[in-house]
Amino acid sequence: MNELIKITKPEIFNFQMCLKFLDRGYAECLYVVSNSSVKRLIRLTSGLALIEVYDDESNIIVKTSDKKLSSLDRKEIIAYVFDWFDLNRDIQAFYQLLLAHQQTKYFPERYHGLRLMGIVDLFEALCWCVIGQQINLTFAHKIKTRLVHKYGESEIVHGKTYYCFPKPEVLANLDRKELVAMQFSKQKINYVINIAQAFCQGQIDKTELLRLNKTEQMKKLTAIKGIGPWTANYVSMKCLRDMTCIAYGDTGLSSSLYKNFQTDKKPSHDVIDKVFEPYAGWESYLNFYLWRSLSPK
DNA sequence: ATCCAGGTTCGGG
DNA sequence: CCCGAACATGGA
Repeated sequence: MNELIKITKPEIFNFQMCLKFLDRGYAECLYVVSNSSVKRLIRLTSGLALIEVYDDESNIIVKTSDKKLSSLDRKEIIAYVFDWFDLNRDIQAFYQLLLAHQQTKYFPERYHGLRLMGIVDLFEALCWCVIGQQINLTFAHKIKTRLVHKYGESEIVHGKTYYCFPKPEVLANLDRKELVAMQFSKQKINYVINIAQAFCQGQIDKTELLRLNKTEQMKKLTAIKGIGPWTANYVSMKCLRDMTCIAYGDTGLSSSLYKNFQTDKKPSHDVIDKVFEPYAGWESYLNFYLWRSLSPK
């Protein structure tokens, strides 16, 4: 018997817009998007659970696979969806800022209700950054899929297999040869294993990081080999949900600034700061929307 | 063929 | 502090 969880939609929220972002053209192995819902396997304290998220007029609806949910399960599922879709945020002020500036005033209409879609799991977020470093995203998805299919937990529902991102414990003790075979570079292998070990040793933990201020978070993250300023900002934006992140040096951000703000093709740190200045407090959202504006429709 | 891709680290000036 | 090189391979 399926159980439905209903979440009232916040203001300025469009489920289809979020779905379109999730399904923007890359072969993603950690969730499955159809034209009206997204399914994904998540970890709860009690074990794995497949959730399907869709909507009606006024609610976001979460359907779970046919196991009986405890109240803790339900609480964790709701927390996950809130985090993933960034539901707990009033973005009206951001939209007003977008409208107030010539270069961004087309965003509220074109992307109305798009939320900053997150990566809830910190380890997954960090590994994804390392995987995506300096290679094209199509290839990045390809090697991520190999990793997830081989080391991630999975569950078969109605004949379809769904996957979770591998746990740090599994990746921390990997034979490097296996990753070479998946076309990871030696450098990426070192970084991934190193990050996995940092998790195993309790050196990083999402809950702990959330207690720190941003400067301390960045320091803690970049202390780990493989995590540079770009990754620290990306993760801070997509996982720790800091609203003031700018992905300096990001090639996508550069080309979006070139396109939307007529900056140089590779704007300097200072120029980027100037562009973002009027949107203070919403840098992460602006950065996200700027990325979004690069995808065709 | 050539250039670049959701960068990071390391060594050297 | 800033700069170039190495990493490593697919896609356009």
